[in-house]
This record gives sequence, structure tokens and C-alpha cells, in this order.
Amino acid sequence: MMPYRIMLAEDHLLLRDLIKNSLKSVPHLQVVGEVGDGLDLLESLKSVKPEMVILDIGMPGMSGIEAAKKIKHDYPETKVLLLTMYKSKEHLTHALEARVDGYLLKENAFKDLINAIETIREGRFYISDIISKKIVELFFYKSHHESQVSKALSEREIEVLTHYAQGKSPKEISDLLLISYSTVRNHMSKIKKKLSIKRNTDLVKHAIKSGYTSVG
Amino acid sequence: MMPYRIMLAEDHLLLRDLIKNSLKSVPHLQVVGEVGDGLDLLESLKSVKPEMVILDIGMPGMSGIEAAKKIKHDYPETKVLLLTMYKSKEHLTHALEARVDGYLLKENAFKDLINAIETIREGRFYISDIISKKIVELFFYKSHHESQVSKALSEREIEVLTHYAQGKSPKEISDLLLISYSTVRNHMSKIKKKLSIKRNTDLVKHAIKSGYTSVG
DNA sequence: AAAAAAATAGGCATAAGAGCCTAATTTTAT
DNA sequence: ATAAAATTAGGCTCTTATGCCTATTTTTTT
Repeated sequence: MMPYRIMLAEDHLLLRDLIKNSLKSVPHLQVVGEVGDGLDLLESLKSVKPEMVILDIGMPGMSGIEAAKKIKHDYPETKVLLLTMYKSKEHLTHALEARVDGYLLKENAFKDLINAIETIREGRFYISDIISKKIVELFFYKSHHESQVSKALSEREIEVLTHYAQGKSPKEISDLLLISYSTVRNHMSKIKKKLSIKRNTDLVKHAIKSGYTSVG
Repeated sequence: MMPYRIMLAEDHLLLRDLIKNSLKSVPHLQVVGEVGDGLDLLESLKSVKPEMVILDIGMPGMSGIEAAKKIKHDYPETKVLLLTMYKSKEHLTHALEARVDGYLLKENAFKDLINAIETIREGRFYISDIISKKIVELFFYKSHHESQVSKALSEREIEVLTHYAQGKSPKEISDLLLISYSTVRNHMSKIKKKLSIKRNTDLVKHAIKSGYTSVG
């Protein structure tokens, strides 16, 4: 069988090492490169042409989803498996929009990782059982019970929330984005309604959970 | 050689699986248990008595550092290796105060994990090269430039910060703690000065990092 | 016993945010 | 083509927070 060439994009060296170790026991899989951030990834892809990229969302510099979009645009043949701890609706929605080939949670088992790789290698789409439920729910509620579920944030709303969670005040955000203070306030209000959030501290927590900012 | 019995406490199943896989190749090391949060860990330790616990800080429910303190108090013979992505002064300080036996970053390599386990097994203390520099720096500033380093919060200040990070407003906190609004404000002001924090969002992040509240 | 830190509380002026609207323009989806 | 959503912006009132002080009592440390 032809070796299936995989590139690892993940900022924690330990996790990269562990995945490499464990994939060695699968004969036809071959790790042909590894990078620690999104920019290095795009640079490496110019020379190394893997069949698949396993991509962590929570990387410094460029988010995994941004990187995924670029990869699927520049190298449509290359498969992308997102590996992430995040299971928020925003992440799911944006990952699906980026046309990734698989979405695996870090709370899944190693055998699920193998399963994901094999499924994608066969040309199919992989989602972990844990989030497939979420997608069904998301789709179901989108059609029938719009109000029950917190809606996905828009691009601009995510931008505003990200800045807010990184410590910018509404006033500072309006200066940054070159929009009026009223607009920022309107966005904040919409964000809170969409997420059913009352308190600002929960906005920060939501942003952390969603990977828009980090605690560090 | 006697097998060295290790328990894994880490909320991501994938990482647990990968560590287990990779440790299998080291003959005398044996993974005798695994848990996904701090409460399960303390429960499991009642029956399983491992020589070492490998402990992730960022777990839901109870922070790794709190868990570490309890372990070192209840089972002083049990070695604790902290495995974390955080390298802030607060984390280091709290980890050292909890008397853990090792502190390894997720950006270290797998060989460093082995090295850490072996070092601790021989009764010595392990810190990763990346953070040993930080500790030296921390010690240096503690002796000579006290003002540079953020001071520890008092019990009451931690109480106030915890409630704040959990979404309570200063007014609500004053009702909860049966003290006046002015007092809460005074505490908040002191907290910010001690931590050199300007923005409220950073207060939430600090509380999360310190384990006073969780993102979930 | 003396000193330092912690916990308590208040004043006062200014700045900022929250809640709750309306509404126009643009973009996207159906 | 039509509808829906997103993005923009403003008004108005009320509440809340902020910054920067002072000051007393209690607790802890030296």
C-alpha cells in the first residue's frame, strides 16, 4: 500500500511527539512534517506535499480555522483533520464552512484518531460521535426551534468579542475597528442575546472556550 | 526491577491514550489508573496507590494545583509531576508552594517526560529547562526587587476575586459577604494593584489560571 | 510592644456601561 | 425577487464603575 503522508500542525511539542510515536505502529501512515504554528504550516506546505494535515485550532499566530481555509483554497486535494478541544457552535460552524474533512475532539480516544484518518483517507467526512450529536441538534433547532439554542456569532461579532475578551473596552474597540461606539455597543448587546449571556465575565469565559483568546 | 506505578490525571482522553501508548515502550513504567478530573483523582487514590501522579493543571472541577496540594497532604510519599501549558509566575509559585516534584511544559518533548519521570523516581526534583530560567529570574527579583513581582492575595481578596470572576458584581458581592459596597471596591482596587492588572477581563483570566473559577 | 498588613467603610467627581428602543444600508440566502 | 441577517448608528434614562483619596479597627507578624 502507498504510504499515506501526514503533516502535524500543533503547538505543543509533547503532543506532536506522542502522536508521532503512536502513528508509527500503523504501517501505512507516515508523518512527513511537523510545525508549531499556522504560518510555519503554510510555509512548509510549499515544499512538503502531504496527503493530510492534522491541525490544532488553538495555535498562536494564526487560528487553525484560518489556516484550514487557506489550505483548502490553495491545495484543495489536501485533506484537513481538525483536532481541537473546542466544541462550541461557532467552531463547528466555521469549521464546516472552511470545508475541513474531519473534526475530532481531544476528549476522543486514540482509536478515534485512527478511525478519523482512515475515514478521511477513504474520501469520506469524519466527525466525532460527541459532536455529531451537536450538529444534528444545531441543524434541528436551526429549522424548528430557533430561539432555544444560542445562535452562532457573525464574523464581526466574533471580532468584537475577541477584542473585548482581550481586555479592550467598547470605546477602544470602536477606535480599533473604525466604527462608532454605538455600533460596538449594539454588537455587544447582540452577542449577549445570541449567547444568552448576562454577565461580562461569562463573555470572557465564552471567548476562552471558543479559542478567541487564551488565559495565558 | 519493580514496576513504577503511575496514575494519569488529564481531562483529554486522547492525550491520556497517547501517553499510555508511549509509556508502554518503557519496560518498568506502568500506568495503573487514569482519571479525567480532580475529584475523580482524589477518589481513585483511595484505592489505587500509585508511586506517581502525572497531573494536568487545566482540569475542570478542581484545578490541578489544588489537587496537588491535597495529594501531597494526604499521601506525602506519592510523587506529583505537573504537566501544563502554563508558565506564568503565579503558576510556578503556586506549584512550588504545593511541593510538587516536577513541573513539565506541554511544549517540551516526549523524551523530557521520560526524563522527568526518571528524575523524580530517583528522588530528585524536575523542572523543564524552559522554566528553570524563569525560576531563577523569579528568585532573583524576589530577593532584590520585591516590587517587581506581583504580591500574593489575601484570603478575603481571593474570596472577592472568585465571586467576581464567577459573574457577581461588586454590589452582589457586598450582599453575599455582608460587607459594604465600599469595602468590596477597596478590595478590588487592592487586587488590581497587587496583580498589576488594569483590565477586568484580566481579572477573570487570572482567576481561571489560579483555579478560583473555571471556564465551564 | 511595635510595626505591618488586612479588613472595614466612606466621599466625591467623572466616566462608562446597561437596557431598551428605532432605523438605514449593505450583504447574504432563499 | 424577496426575505432575512448583518452592519452600521443614534437617542435616552438610569445604574454602575472608576480613580483617588482618607480613616478606623482588627489581625498577623516581627
